[in-house]
Amino acid sequence: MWYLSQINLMEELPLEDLKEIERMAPMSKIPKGTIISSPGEAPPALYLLKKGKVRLYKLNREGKEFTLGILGDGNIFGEVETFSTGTRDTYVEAMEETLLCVLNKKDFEEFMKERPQLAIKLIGILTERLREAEEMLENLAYGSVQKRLLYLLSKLVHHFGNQKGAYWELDLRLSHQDLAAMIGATRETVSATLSELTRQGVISKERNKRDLRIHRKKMESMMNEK
DNA sequence: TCATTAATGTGTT
DNA sequence: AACACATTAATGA
Repeated sequence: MWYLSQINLMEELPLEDLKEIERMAPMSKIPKGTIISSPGEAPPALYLLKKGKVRLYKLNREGKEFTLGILGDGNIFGEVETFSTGTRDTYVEAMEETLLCVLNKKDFEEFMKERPQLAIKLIGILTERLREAEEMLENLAYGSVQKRLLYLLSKLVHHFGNQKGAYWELDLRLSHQDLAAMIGATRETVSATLSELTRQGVISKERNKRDLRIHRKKMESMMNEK
């Protein structure tokens, strides 16, 4: 129940409503690597991600995965005809052990009817995502690869990073290919740009460690320049 | 641990 | 940015 109250959409609900949701959509534990949702099968549902991380991706014509984005604790996603939260034609994979609730379309819509304020809240969440998407588009259209990459890292870091002194620590397991796909660059350019940023001391990576450390001030100042 | 595959680094066009 | 190729890391039997 505590986890439910951590979900953005649900945080202001009274306890009795949380119990109601728990009854309709019991929490399930999803092992790392599980495909939660894939195109083709279309059980319209809303997912409440309580804890963990999921990766949204598509497949290109060669069958390679193309990462669209990452969602973390407290996010909602899924395909409910009433309000698309955007997973049609995309795969959703658990990047780590994840706790989530699955709410079917009927239950979700019933619940929304009872709770107009929830619908308003949902609009707010979708609006925020749209705003971020527009910001990303503008950035993709006009920025250099370095600027786009820094922008992406800043987004990831704000959602998933931990502040450690003058640095952000990011423990995402994204390949350079994934990062490249998200900013519309090639894998090689992303590798080269990351190396360059490492030389400049903006980011650093400990050997044999997946965590990426990003100097906060340097990142911000570099985003404003180039 | 070792062998195989995946990811990454870099020079050239 | 695309390509080729070298090097290094990750995986799993």
